[in-house]
Amino acid sequence: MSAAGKTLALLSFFSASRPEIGLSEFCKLAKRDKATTYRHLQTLEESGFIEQDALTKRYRLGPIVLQLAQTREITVPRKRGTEAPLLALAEATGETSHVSVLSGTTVYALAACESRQHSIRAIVDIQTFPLHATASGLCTLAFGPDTLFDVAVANMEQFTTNTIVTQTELESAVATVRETGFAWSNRSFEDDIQSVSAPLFDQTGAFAGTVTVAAVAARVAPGIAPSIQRYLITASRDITRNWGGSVPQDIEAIWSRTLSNPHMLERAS
Amino acid sequence: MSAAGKTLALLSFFSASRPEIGLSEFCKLAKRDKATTYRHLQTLEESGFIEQDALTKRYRLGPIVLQLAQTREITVPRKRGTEAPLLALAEATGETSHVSVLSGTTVYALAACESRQHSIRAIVDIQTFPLHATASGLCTLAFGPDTLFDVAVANMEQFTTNTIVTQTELESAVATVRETGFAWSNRSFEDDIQSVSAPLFDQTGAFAGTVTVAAVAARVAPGIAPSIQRYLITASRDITRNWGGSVPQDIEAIWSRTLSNPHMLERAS
DNA sequence: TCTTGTGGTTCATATATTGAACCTATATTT
DNA sequence: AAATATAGGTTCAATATATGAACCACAAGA
Repeated sequence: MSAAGKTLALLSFFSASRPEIGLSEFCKLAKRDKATTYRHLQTLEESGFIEQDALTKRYRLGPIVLQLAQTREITVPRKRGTEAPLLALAEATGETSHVSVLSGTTVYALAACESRQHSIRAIVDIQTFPLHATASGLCTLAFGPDTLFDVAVANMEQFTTNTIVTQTELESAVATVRETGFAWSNRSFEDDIQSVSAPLFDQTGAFAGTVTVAAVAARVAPGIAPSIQRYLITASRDITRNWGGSVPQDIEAIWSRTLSNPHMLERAS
Repeated sequence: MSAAGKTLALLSFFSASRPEIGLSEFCKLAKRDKATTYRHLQTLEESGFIEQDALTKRYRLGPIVLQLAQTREITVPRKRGTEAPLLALAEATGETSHVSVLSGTTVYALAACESRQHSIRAIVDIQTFPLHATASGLCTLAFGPDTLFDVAVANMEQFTTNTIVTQTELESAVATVRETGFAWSNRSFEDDIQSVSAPLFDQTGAFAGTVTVAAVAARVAPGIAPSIQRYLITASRDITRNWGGSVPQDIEAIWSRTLSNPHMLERAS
């Protein structure tokens, strides 16, 4: 990786749960030398991407990222288009809902909405979703560019005992997603979380992302699937419409078949 | 500058009025080699900071900046604290209002609000404000860290025929700002724009940024200054409060003196 | 006092960055 | 249809730049 790439990679260690990071912590996280890391941080600070707390010496994201986000929103105002449907989805299901977008070969988290219904709920605090281990990832593999499959196979890290680890299993899982129109993940990325995803499309009719319900596994009662899927379909249609597109006819047909066929529902979950 | 710094610098060329940029355009803007620029763009794309339009081959900001902005907002939710006061200021004055923040030695635009009162109005489409040529910059020099003055003197680019170009003039201008509590700029950065700034403070009582009214110069009638300044004082108090601070007593005293002294108002504008 | 943990710095070494020249494709002009 | 211009993208030798072991300074605990 280029020096610039390593420098930029440091930024991805910031998150809502880790908003401030010190030099030593960065070294551990990035598994890199202290001097190198320090210089990278200096570069980021000079560019305004991070700023250092004068007292604690810890680093946090700088104001320039707000500028960039504003410009991005003006250019591709997708996030705004997810807000209302995501809120509705979270309210209807009582579970955390989130939207991911595909850029290059990476599935990025774009927006999330937590339901206030339960005090225990899923928290979406990750920036990228592994293709093989998450509902969002599987959904992207099924409906996104075919070239992604090789990328997925090349990065099959095992996160839990339920994570898919062989190419054959992955092929089978993706096939099921294509057949049902929904992607399921059952404790395959994080313990105690079960997710369901549906695809989203842009104005060109191309796959553009996923909308997902992430539920606390203990709460997922048998037979709840059709209800969640119906809400997901609504959310997918709404977000896709807000992005200037519409759900392709073949996807609508698959959803319709899945919902009218209890056998397929069982397979999917 | 380090390679990583040059790479990051490319991102600052994106703005609301230039949301998509091609390779050749980047070369001209950054005054750098095509091969180098291309590799830098590749690095940015790999890191998710930009994405390339499949058809036009032009680059635009990627979704990762939305993530970073969200984390920044959670860490330092300053932008939100400016929204209501800025709207009120824009409504009251009928002119574009904006807020800048100081990070390191750079004055960054944080938020802007355009009044709908006039069809011709100032557009704030810059990311950083030159210290010597803008009301925000002069206000920062007057109330921010003293070390900034040398930085300002070292970067006295002439933008218009009204731009301050000598150290003596700059010293005098900053002194006036300190005496009056407001910074004025009259066509010194952009033709036809006159701005007035007031300082903002954070929870530690330290200078943290500026709030500014940017008016179309033709519309700035003589004698309108006291009215704008009164609205600016309100906005400064409100934003400072939202940031967890309060306007220092000495600044309040200076404002009070300025408003009750017509002679000083004339000097300031 | 000694240890362990921060953040920050130095300098010889080695590796990653650079840019002129190149290729390819697509418009536009002659 | 050939010529020209402009776009995005690629190559490789030269060299400028990044690297990390070892270093310092300081603070908190044992």
